[in-house]
Amino acid sequence: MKNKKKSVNPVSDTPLVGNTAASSAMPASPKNRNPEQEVAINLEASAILVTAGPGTGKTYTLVTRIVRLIRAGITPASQCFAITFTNRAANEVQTRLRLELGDAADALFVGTFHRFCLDWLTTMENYPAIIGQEDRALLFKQIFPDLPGSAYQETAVAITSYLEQLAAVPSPPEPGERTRLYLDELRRRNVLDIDAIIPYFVRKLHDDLTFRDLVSKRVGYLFVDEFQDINRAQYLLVTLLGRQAAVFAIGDPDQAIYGFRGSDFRLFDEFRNLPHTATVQLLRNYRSATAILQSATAVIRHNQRPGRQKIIPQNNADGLLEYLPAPTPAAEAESIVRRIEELMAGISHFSINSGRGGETEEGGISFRDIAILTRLSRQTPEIAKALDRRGIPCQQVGSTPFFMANHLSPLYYFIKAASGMASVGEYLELLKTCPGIGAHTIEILATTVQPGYTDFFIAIDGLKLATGQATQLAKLHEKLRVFKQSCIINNISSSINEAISYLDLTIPESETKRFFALSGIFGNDLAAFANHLEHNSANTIYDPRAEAVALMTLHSAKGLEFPLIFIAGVEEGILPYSHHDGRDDIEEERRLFYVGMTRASRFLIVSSSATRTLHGISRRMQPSRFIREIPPGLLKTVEHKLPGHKKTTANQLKLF
DNA sequence: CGGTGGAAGATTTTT
DNA sequence: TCTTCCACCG
Repeated sequence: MKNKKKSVNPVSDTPLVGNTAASSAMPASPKNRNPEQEVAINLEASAILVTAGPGTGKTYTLVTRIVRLIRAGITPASQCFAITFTNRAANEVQTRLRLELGDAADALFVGTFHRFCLDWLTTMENYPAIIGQEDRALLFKQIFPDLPGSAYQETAVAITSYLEQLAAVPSPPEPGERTRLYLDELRRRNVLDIDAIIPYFVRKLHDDLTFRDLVSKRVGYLFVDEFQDINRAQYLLVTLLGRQAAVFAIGDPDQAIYGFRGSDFRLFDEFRNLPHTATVQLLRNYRSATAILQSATAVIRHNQRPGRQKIIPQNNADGLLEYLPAPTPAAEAESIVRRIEELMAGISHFSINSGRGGETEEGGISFRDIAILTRLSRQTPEIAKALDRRGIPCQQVGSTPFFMANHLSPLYYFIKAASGMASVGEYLELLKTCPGIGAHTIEILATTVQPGYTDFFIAIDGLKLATGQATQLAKLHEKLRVFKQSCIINNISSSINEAISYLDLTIPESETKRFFALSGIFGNDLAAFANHLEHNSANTIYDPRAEAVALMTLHSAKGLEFPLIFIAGVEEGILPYSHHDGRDDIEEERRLFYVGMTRASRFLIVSSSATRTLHGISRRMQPSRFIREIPPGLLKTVEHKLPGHKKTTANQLKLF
């Protein structure tokens, strides 16, 4: 098992310090630890489950416990395994461990469930290669060449759900026909679907006692963060290893918001109810002002959950809690922007008691202290526009980066191909926009080229293609070569126009400019540029150092903390979201709102619009029930009279 | 091959 | 409304 993780993770070079949860509010020295943390850190038990509400020092407690075990010589670091759900969380834990343990921190495993499983699987002889999204689609086409594209999604879902069950029951169910064919093909090629990594590992752990013994010998202590996000397969992994290892799990069932992707927070209670599990509750919140915390608590109490205890506020600031009702989404966005300007201009006349031991940092709100959260990512552009109009910088977290937008992505694939970094699937994406090459040719290539080839043109060398298409492919090959040369001799920026005209792309000037500006940074280092693009191609990640307002979904805000939080579009149908086929989960939606509320340390402002256009139809909206669940005494409703908008919209509203 | 038009569907996101 | 996916035609 290797602990030096060669992570291909986009955030690994972005140290997450500063604005992340609990970084500032936690007790810095042992004497400041609260009694519950003390217990969680020092308790001796083979299984410990810590319920840790928002802002109670979850990661601090986890890290401190690990540090204690290692420093006290109770276990060598190499037997400790800290597992998280995201690379971001892993990096955070890793960073903090390094702060405490220095290089000794490298001896323990800190990583995601996937990484954990993968590290073990790669110790096996003849271990399978892993295939991701693009290659999965490609392989799919090869196995089922006659299936229409629409069937792909359907079957992909079936496969994923089958894999989930594969791990979850003693003997796996019979897979559907297509699922079976797909899995057979994987086995034949000795490759592993990325979604199969954890189930496959768990299956092996369950069935292969030699393997389990091997793993168990190494895993003495298992630490799991955000335990409420666990799914069946992961739970089984933890409990199987927990037969030998000491398990320390920490999380908050009230913040379980990933049910839609298989997380089941009831497993949290299942673990709690195991006979040997000791439990601890962290109850002191160091983050949020009292009123904010009280409100959040009042809201989440509408969800039934036995045994939930009240969280005790430790940040004695009064805080500010506002509700901004607006007639339209545009007006709502304007109100938010205006409120930002007012609060940044000087908060003293809002009589906010900062409450932080004597610091009089009033008015110290900067752009990076602000986040605007929405239920749907679709809500962000409207707000971004409003911010932009007033010259307020913002980062749209989670959005598709501009260079991956439809009209620009061919350029991305071209650059990856030219730098020799494109996968077969990405070459095929590129071919879709190459002149003279159509769907038929791509189909042929997709069904014959083996995924995993590093040199596409070698891979297609022997293929019988129509002369016209062969010529076009040769031309592409040449263009790529010339482009690469040109990048080295001149620089990337000046070579790009050539690529754009070859691909016949129509790109808005503003975006061309951005692309040029970005490529300019890399001079003539094409590989570095391609690398950068690849790292940032999935979605825009939150950059805590950027001096900009963060705009993101409630989901992406989990784990973060800001002095000023806006939650926009708090309306029935949006938050709680109602799906058209009625499969709604009010409690999960409430948890989502709760997560959003508890991101705020000083100011929390929720807003709604009386109308909203969804799927093309304009609808009348009611304020969310969640707003009514906030104790009225704590919530101040502020009706903004916007200068730009005509007096009342009452007349317009009659239309609905 | 590549352009067009009509129909259908449309959360949240990680590895 | 906006995107994506298909079928069809020149």
